[in-house]
Amino acid sequence: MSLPQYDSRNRLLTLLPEEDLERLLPHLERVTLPLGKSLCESGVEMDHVYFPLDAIVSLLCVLENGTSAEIAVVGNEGIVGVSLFMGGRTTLSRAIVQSAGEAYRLDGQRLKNEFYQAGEMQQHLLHYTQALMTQLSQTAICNRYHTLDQQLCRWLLLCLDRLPDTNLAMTQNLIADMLGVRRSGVTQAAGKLQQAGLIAYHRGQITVLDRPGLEERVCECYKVVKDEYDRLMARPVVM
Amino acid sequence: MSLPQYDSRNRLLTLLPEEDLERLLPHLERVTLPLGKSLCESGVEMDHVYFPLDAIVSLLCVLENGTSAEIAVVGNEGIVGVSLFMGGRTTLSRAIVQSAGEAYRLDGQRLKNEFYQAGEMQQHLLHYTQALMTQLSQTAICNRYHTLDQQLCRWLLLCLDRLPDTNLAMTQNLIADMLGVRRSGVTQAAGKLQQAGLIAYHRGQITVLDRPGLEERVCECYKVVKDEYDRLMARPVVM
DNA sequence: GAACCTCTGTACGCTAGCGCACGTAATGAG
DNA sequence: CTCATTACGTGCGCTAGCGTACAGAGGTTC
Repeated sequence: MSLPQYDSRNRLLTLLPEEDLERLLPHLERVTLPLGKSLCESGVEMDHVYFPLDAIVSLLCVLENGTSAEIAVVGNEGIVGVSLFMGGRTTLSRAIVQSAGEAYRLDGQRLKNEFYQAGEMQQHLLHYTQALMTQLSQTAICNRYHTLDQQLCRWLLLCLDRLPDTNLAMTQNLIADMLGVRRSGVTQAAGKLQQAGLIAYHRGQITVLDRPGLEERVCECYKVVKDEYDRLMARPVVM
Repeated sequence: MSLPQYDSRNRLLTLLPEEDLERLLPHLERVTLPLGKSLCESGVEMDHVYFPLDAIVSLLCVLENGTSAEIAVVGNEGIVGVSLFMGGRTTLSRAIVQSAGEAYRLDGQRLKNEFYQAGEMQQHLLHYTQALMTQLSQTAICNRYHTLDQQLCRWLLLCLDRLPDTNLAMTQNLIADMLGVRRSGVTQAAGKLQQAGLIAYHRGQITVLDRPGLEERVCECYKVVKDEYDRLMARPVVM
């Protein structure tokens, strides 16, 4: 596909037939998402959806006392704002930019129109949503059973899959907030990985040195979710 | 609505316009779901969906080592088998009957046809799915932050909402499996509730004596999810 | 260069829940 | 009535992670 000025890094968009994409393209607005930006707040209707290109967005569930934890990650494989076409208009989760980068922004109403034409776009969006549900489920069980060490590996790999290189710009504080644990817990877990030579940590910059090593230590949740994304987001769509 | 022989206890079905329901009704097969019956296994395509009437079905996420934990509950408010219309054909979760009872069974292909007519049925199914996603998310964060005592209260209330009376037929062993904790952990938590006079436990029979008391002890997760279900499954549908 | 802030390392007591094991009471089958 | 089974109560040592606190190291500001 060689459309003018089209950045094809978003997997969900590239699944679209060329004609659908061409129709959509003029309305895709390229935006830069800075770290920490909120794309969606609990109970507030979104007026746009986002297709990340190299940005990573965390979906967070927030408790009354203000604490929160990540329930899913969205990167260049997906879309932020499923509640729009699911019809609920709002959702209880927050969407926060966890790794700054680029994204395509699309008007919510336009997405809905596209969705309700019941074409391939609808299929892909529904498939993606099902994959997202798998991620939510696996996060739940991972929270119940797996150690912080394993979860950290999972989280690093999730990010790695959605980034162009092996450099993650995130402080331990941020990671702790995402995982819903203490910052010093992350320090300890990251310390082990660093001692094992898998990562190098330096003031908010993590460099992954040995990805296979991480994959050895991670809990099964990582691969389970990844495989399910690959299965559900493979072409072609069979009805 | 007074259709012949129609059991109107399933909220999702009752949301349908009368004409849609009449079309569906001849194909709704009433079935009895015994305790422990599996309605869906990980990775296996379902050929039917189920609309519980007074049965309760647990959606479980299963790990490689065989342990599992509940990620959501489906009762008379919903449908078992969303992966069918979401298009993924299979899902990674198991669906196990947690409380025996009745349900309507519908052929999967017929449901898909109904869904792809893009009428109210589709809207309701999507809304329900979004509510289910909220339940998944809240389960994840509840697993992370809340105590077993709170989770037990949540679980009892979830069941209570989906049952006709205040009697739950479930052993502590079963509850432990659902919550993904030790059996003796449930014994202790239930012991506290019993001492407080909120429930009476006797060999697999729980009687809830003081529902408001449970609601005082439960974590916020219960109400958050319940309210979201009510919001998303209220008539009328606004596009 | 000095003051300040941010990020990371480390330590310590504490608690919820785990794994395991054993005892006991209720129930049902023969 | 007897016996096996199921369900529940209890105890004990153990560990991961919590809450908190403090210190040092790397940047930044003026």
